[in-house]
Amino acid sequence: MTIEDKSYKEKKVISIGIVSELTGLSVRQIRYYEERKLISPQRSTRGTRKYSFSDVEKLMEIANKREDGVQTAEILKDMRRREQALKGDNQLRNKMLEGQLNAHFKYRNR
Amino acid sequence: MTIEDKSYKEKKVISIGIVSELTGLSVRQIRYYEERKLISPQRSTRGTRKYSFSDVEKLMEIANKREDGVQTAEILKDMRRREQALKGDNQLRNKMLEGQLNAHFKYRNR
DNA sequence: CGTGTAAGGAATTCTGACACG
DNA sequence: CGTGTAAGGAATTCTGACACG
Repeated sequence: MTIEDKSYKEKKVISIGIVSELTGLSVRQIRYYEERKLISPQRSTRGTRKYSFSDVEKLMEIANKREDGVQTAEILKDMRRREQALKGDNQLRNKMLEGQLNAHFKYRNR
Repeated sequence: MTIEDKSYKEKKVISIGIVSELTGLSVRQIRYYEERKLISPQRSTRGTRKYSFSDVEKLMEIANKREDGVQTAEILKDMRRREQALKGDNQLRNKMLEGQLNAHFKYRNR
């Protein structure tokens, strides 16, 4: 995925009505999930909410979990956990790369 | 670019106001370029225009040409020409692939 | 030709609140 | 807790038209 493609996915340009159509969620539900910190749309100058494709996908996941009876507080925890896991992975990955780099220089310098 | 990334770029989800902000063009100009067949937004159920990121980029190119004094009719011709050229390229490419394939089987079958 | 603008109507979006459960 | 709804106001969008050049 190039930087440009990513910008399409992350750029906040979709109004709440379209998001509602795309996700099947009511406008009320979408606003409520924001209140519960599950999503963070951007605000336009005039104050209207703008969402990215990424937000839309997140909302679809939320919808699935809600259908399974998972509460928003639980969903939020899951999201935070997943972020932590990702962070941990990256730390591990960095450690390993560091190790390789060190080994490399060890051999080169003797 | 994966199929998914492409769908982000082509999906018509942006309202004309946002497109105006993104391109710097007035709403009037954007509607006029549609009248001149330079772009084709999708219509929502209610009749409002929906644009893709691809449309936005096209509009920025149009804006550049208009600044150079190029008329919309001319811009339309350029666009058609470019499409034809692309078509020609693909045809040539297909012919070449076909040739390679034929050569391949020739060798295999004797 | 390309773009601005006023006109009138319809649909959207926003917030805070009450309702129900 | 999660969602629907009526309320009132503000901003958007749409079309057809007139203006200017």
